[in-house]
Amino acid sequence: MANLQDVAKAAGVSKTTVSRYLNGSLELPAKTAEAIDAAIRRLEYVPNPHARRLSLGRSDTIALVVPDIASPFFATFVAAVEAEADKQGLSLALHATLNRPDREITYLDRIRQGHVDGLIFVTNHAGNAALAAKLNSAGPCVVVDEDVAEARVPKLFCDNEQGGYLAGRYLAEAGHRHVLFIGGIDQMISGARRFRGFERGLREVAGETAKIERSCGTYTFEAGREAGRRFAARTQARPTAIFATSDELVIGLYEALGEAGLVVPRDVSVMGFDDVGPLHLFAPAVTAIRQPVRELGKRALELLLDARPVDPAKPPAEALLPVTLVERHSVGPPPVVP
Amino acid sequence: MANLQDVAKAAGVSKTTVSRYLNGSLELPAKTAEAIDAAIRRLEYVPNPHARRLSLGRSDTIALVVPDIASPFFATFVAAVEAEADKQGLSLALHATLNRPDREITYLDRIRQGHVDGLIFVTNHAGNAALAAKLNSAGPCVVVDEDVAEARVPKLFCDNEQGGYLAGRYLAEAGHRHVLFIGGIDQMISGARRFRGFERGLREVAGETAKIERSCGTYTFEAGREAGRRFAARTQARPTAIFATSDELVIGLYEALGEAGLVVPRDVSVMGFDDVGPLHLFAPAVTAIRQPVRELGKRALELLLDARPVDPAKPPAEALLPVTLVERHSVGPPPVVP
DNA sequence: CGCGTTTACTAAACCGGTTTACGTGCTTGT
DNA sequence: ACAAGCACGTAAACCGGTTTAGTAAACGCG
Repeated sequence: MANLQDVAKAAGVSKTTVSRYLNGSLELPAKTAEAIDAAIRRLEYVPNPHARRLSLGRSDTIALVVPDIASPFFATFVAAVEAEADKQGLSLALHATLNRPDREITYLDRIRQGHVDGLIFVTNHAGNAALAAKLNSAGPCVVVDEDVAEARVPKLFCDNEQGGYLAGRYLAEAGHRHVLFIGGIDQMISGARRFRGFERGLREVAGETAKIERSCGTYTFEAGREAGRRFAARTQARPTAIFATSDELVIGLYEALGEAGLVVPRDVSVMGFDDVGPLHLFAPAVTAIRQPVRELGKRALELLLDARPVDPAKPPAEALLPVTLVERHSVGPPPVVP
Repeated sequence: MANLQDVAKAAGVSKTTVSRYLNGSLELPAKTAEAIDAAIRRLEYVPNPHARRLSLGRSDTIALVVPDIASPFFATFVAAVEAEADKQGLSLALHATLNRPDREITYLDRIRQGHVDGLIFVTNHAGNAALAAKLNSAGPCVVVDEDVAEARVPKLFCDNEQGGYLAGRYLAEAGHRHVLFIGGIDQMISGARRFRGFERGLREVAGETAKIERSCGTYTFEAGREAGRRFAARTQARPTAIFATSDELVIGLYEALGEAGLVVPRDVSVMGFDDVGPLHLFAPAVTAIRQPVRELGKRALELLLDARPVDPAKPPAEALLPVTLVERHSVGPPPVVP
């Protein structure tokens, strides 16, 4: 394969000239320029990106670390980031952690080693100090969707509190006074915020006597199924509505409720969160809080690129994207107690 | 940041020694080895990957080109490839073409320029000669899921013909004699194979008088909605069953049928293809041909790594993965004609 | 003692770009 | 006629590894 030297020789100039001509730091008379162009075409020259990167000290690549690519939420997020990266002429190196903290650390080390120019980091479990320390020393980096408390980097979230609030009000307005919240453990800031908003919204309408139960766990199908099974097994004083705070939880929950012969919303009302999957086709279509996932991806990259010159004095930017309530058919009045 | 030279100086040896020691091409007495280890720890040395890649001429990165990452089918596929790549210590550069042929060409050019060590290429539309030519000169490369006819590279598909066959037989056995096939245009080999199998399966049970209609188009929600609306608008001699050959088509179709007030499977039976999304939660749960998508991803990478020494004499390997029929509740007997 | 072998290591070239700092040779102004 | 200035470039260092082809010193052995 032809290199810069070959082109230079073929065009009768030095490789400095070719290099500088190609990246615009040198004006050349038409004749010389054409000779170089011709040589490039004839030799089918393409610059070697590895040499380029070594020389320039950057890779025009950013890394994206997410818990799981197959999940619709993250898949959509990744798609949005990729689209934006492509627009900026950047490549995307994709890594899935599958929620294993050791993997997160490994990837962060790789980033620091200069593999990439920047990092968009998404985790799915409670952050810890070790992780935060790595993030702080990882170079240009943003944290998205789930907070890592001690990380001093730009952050981008959906307005989880507002989402919880909307759901709480909505269920209370539908008449529910005893509800079940299924969601992440309290150490997960997104989960805590959703719960806090939910409680606030519910109590604002239903008052202090309203009863909120909470089932903690991961945002997985299995956790949804579990919670659904436990719910279905109860025979008395059962909540009349469930707020399942991710698409996966809703799907698992629907499965379990269906298996147990419970009909939504006749026997129990259900609200979802995320609304990325085709929740409108479920039986019945799921009323849910929708996260603007594509926007999240787009903004994540913008934030990363903007954040390049990090000012250690002032705290990094933290952006909040609005959520919306999508009304469908999975919420009704509470069933009449027999 | 410390480099090899710094480490060498600190350990009192030459950088050759450090380099060779680190990659195992040199045995050192314990004392020297320890001096080097200590220097590395003290300076927090990590090798510069760009220099490494330039020197070695490889990047330990493979590129994955898919039409759209957000679609559950490709998302799952990407997840499977990423998992396998990680196992092999390879990075993954992800690119979405969004079905734009110019993008496909652009990415293939980048690959050829040495960006990556290998390429897994997935397209979603009929291939053409220009694309095939690029693939043939792109270096190590495999084509997955949808064929690119003239490309002489290893290929990996699901057994589309068998999938069509299973669906055809199944609908015929349920009593259907007039069916609608919604799927890719005939130039798409996957679509053509599914149709051929479908026809064969149906006729094997229902005989030559069975009537098959075909609605060609892309594998998109919109195409599914369109086909569904056209179907619903017909008042007489309407097919009694529909075979929608992708998850997206099924979803769009379900939407349109629901809007038109048609009930599945009372008014019309539906079969799907892919079965990656949560089709079991739709109303009613969709009977579908399931593609082994994760297996497809895993095998794609294996095939790529195996194929490294390409032998120009014999034709490249072509693997076919089996599909299965997942029976649910969207197929019933044909409605009685009023 | 002298010669071959092993041990322990290294100088320098190489990968293929980018960049700094410095010529040439020709025109122009005075 | 001579310096200044411009147009048109270039030599060589640099990025940070890997690798080839050695060398110097110690050691074993007849």
